[in-house]
Amino acid sequence: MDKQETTAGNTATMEAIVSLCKRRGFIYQSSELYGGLNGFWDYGPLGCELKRNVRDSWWRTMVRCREDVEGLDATIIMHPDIWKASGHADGFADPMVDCKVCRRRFRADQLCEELGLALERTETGFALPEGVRCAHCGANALTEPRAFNLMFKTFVGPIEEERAATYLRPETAQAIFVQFKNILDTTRQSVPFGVAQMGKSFRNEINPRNFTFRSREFEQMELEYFIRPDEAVELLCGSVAELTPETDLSEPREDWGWEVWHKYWVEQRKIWYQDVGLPAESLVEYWQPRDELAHYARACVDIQYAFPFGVQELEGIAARGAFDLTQHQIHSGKSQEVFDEPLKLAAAKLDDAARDAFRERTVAAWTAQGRDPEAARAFVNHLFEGKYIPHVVEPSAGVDRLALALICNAYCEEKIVDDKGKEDTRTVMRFHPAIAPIKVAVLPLVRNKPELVACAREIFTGLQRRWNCFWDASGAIGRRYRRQDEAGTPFCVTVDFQTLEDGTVTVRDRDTMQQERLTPADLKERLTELIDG
RNA sequence: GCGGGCGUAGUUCAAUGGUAGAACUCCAGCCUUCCAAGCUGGCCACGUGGGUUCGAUUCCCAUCGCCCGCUCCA
Repeated sequence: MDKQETTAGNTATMEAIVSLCKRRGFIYQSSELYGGLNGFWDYGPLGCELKRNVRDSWWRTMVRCREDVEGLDATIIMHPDIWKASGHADGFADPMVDCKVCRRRFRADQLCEELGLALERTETGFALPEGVRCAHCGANALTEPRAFNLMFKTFVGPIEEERAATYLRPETAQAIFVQFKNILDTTRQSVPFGVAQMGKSFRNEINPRNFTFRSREFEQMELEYFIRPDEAVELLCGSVAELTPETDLSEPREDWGWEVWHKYWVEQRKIWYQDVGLPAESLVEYWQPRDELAHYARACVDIQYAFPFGVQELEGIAARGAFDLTQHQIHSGKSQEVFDEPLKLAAAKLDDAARDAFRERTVAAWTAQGRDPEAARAFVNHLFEGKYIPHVVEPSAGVDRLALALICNAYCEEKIVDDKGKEDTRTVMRFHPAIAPIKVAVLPLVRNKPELVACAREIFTGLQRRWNCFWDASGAIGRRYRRQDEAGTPFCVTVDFQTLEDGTVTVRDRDTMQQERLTPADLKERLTELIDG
């Protein structure tokens, strides 16, 4: 198959998936009634259940099942200085120009600077001085400079004035850093520990694409896991555990440095993706090469999924050092250091010679990285007092991206041949039961037998309290099964004439279309095993 | 953002310078003892705004949206 055929085939698949999403109520275009709004999507009845299941699973795994992670639910609108400290406001408010000839984009101020010129301010924005040309092709065909702030701006209070301006958050993570001290003070946690948050974020993406994959309003699930700087680990444990292929990552250990912690979270996250139904072979682990890393990142791994439109990122797991808390310490003027008693005790046990040696080693290491030796000395002196700004490992995932991956992964067209040899296509959403929007459909075999319907109804209301269930009594049973196949309902419970005699019902499996007959007593137990087991 | 393509029921498609048909879906009813069966009836569309024209879903322009390629993605 050549590349074009592949693309065409994948486009066809994606179109079929988008069509099913609308037809069955997973995802609709936002504001469709008014012609739609680029980069915004709504989740319908099935889609919102799917998303809820994804979020619940993440929260359960990351927060409730761990003693070392706390939850947070911060506001979407926060103090605008936060975005200055984080780098979002400055880094993305630069005026940009496009070359109409070679179609490259440049920062207007940088083009001017190279020519020793200055960007001119106008009443409405910026203007290029005479003589500025495209830095790539040299053409004199640049657009007017345009501000490219990818954050959504808004105003706090009813008056639209600059001093009231702020932004909708472009990521949920910053609130975790900003509330770090409060959480530390109110939870009895100590480093290492994490804070998790999920919620909406907003980015004015230049070019929303690929269905919901790149949207302007989207939902994130983020963890900031705070760890000791490696130097603190060394003081405490004598050495920092080296990351090797044999390193046991099943349980955290005290002597882990950032590299092992980082790898640990990559592994944890991969396990979870498989738990929600993405096969291991569909996941790609992409380690960003050094030159691709943001300046504050020490390492970053993308967990990617092979979408029909390409292999794309579901989650980024970054080791960010102490960058974020340091930024907030600088901008807020308030210390973000923690006090680590075991560290202080460990440091106190060292004699002066050992301390000096440690200090010299650290200064040498920092200097080798081009960092300030004075800062290194101050850092070490704080360490000896048990004080440091925690480092952080950040697994940051997109809920919508994962929901889309789960939908793509579940989508399946299957050829089946009936008893009469007639061929038919069955469209099935093979969701893992844990995240399937509807877990069980309850169906009376026929509708015109009141006692049969009544019996099914009773079973339905019984199961409804436990799982999201669906009632369907219309038309022929086959049609109802197929309807549930497209919704991705893993199990259908059918009440038939034998039920009236001995109380047993059938449970039909979505993927195999096989049925088993169970007594009412066994039904709930069996479904629990199938759905929650 | 640039270039190309496309917008007709929920979906997939037709037709037409004189305001649109079908299939499937969906809804109601009948029927139905396990995989989109059958019968009867029903709902539902020319993305939006201009222009040309006696008259535009059809031609033109703009806009919005979707898809593809490039670009971008802190």
